[in-house]
Amino acid sequence: MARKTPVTRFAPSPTGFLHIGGARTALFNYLFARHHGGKYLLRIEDTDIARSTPEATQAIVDGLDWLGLNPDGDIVYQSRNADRHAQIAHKLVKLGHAYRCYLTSEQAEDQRRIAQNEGRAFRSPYRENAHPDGDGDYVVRFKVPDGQTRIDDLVQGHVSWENSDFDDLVLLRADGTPTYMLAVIVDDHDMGVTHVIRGDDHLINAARQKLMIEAMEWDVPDYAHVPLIHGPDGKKLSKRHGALGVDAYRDMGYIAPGLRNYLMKLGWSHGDDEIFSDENAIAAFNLSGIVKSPARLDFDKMDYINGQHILLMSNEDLLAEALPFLIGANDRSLTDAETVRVTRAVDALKPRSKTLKEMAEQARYLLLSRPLQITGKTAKPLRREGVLPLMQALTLTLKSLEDTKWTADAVHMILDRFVSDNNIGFGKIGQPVRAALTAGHPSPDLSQVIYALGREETLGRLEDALRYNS
RNA sequence: GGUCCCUUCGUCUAUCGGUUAGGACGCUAGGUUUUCAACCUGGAAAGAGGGGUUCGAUUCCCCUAGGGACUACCA
Repeated sequence: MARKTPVTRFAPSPTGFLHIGGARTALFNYLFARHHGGKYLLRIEDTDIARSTPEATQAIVDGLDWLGLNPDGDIVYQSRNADRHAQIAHKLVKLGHAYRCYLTSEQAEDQRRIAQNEGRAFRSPYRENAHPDGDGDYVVRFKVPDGQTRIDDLVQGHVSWENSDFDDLVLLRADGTPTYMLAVIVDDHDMGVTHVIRGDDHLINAARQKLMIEAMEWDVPDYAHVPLIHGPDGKKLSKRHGALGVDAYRDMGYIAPGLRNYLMKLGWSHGDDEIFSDENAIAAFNLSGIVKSPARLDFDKMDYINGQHILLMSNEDLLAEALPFLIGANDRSLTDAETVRVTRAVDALKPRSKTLKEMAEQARYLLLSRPLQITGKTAKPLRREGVLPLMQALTLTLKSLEDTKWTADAVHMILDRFVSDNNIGFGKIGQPVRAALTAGHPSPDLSQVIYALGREETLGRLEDALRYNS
């Protein structure tokens, strides 16, 4: 069969947020489509009206948007195709591949239990009863044919089943609405989906669906069933450890490129490559790199990869994304002066921030209000013998540096000269000055600190320290 | 219970019958050093168990064990 341009789809059910596993499935669909210059579509599987909510749909769309996985074309809402689904169900009946079953759900339940006890699949007594135009409610059931079904899965390999193990599943409910199993094959067909990339939990469904697709004499798509993601403890993902919405990861300070990279690497590999830009990801991605076994979430590695992407980000973009975190840590918006400080500090902030949250912590020293509260161990260097006069002298020296010449390099030279002129080790002056300027909060190289703080704030903090410690 | 899937360092993984079983995170020793990071160098760390097939198995097959999915008029 000639293969057209690939069309993939991500098909979540809107019963909750976009969780991490769904995000990865979406990512794989996106990457595969982009790699082959195909299309990546989004379909909301809301055939179960009772459990579907518009809020959940919105959360999914927002999550994808944040992750940079916006679908091509319009979103397909499965519920809107109900008539079409029903039409196909009735056609299947007409073709003899499905039948009306007048069993009540209780009766069906009993039959199923009996079948299960006998170790066989459920079969309705109405299965061979052509078209009993009886009164009362009926469901439309698929008539599973004899034989075997084999799926040549692009990830899981060849898998086959005895058809006799499959129940005659419901296509149309008693109220005439379609079930998932029917809706999927109809919509995939109508949307022109060529590659179904989804969670491993659907592997058996692929076989069932293939039977239905063949009954309709439609093209069977290629399948790629991706193993599920487990929690750090190897157990099924639960809310306690990672089964959160992608918005939760955003709030933890992960950036979209970082999370995308981590998710892509979870269960997929490309030699020894670890860090991928979006372009590289698209160029490198292939289904054959997907691993067959489930993977555990590892927050240490997620942090590391996220940190690598923070390093790669432009200062402007980084600052824009970090701003909410800076404000959050500060509990108020930044003044213009503080914004300048943070802007000057980004380069130094980058290597010590694995997440934006961490970045806000690392930027803390820039946003302290004068006079700084310097206490305990931190204050110790300020009380050392002969420190104050030295600091006084350094303050004077710094004062002579004009605001326009206030750069990290200039400051660095001043510090160097100061140390050699006074014939002291750097620690002697560095420690107390750092204490005076940062109150013990994490901070980079001192000349960076002094540069970022700016002339006015630096001198102010130094003078505060001189005043309060003399 | 039934059907199906999975199993290499703690974690993510490479290997597509012959390797000192490689890389990454984490851990650890050291270097750098001005706090915190970053960075550089080194180290410890793995083929679930048992049978086969083969000159040779991590790799192929079977069994066992462990994990997981499905088993709805949910998706």
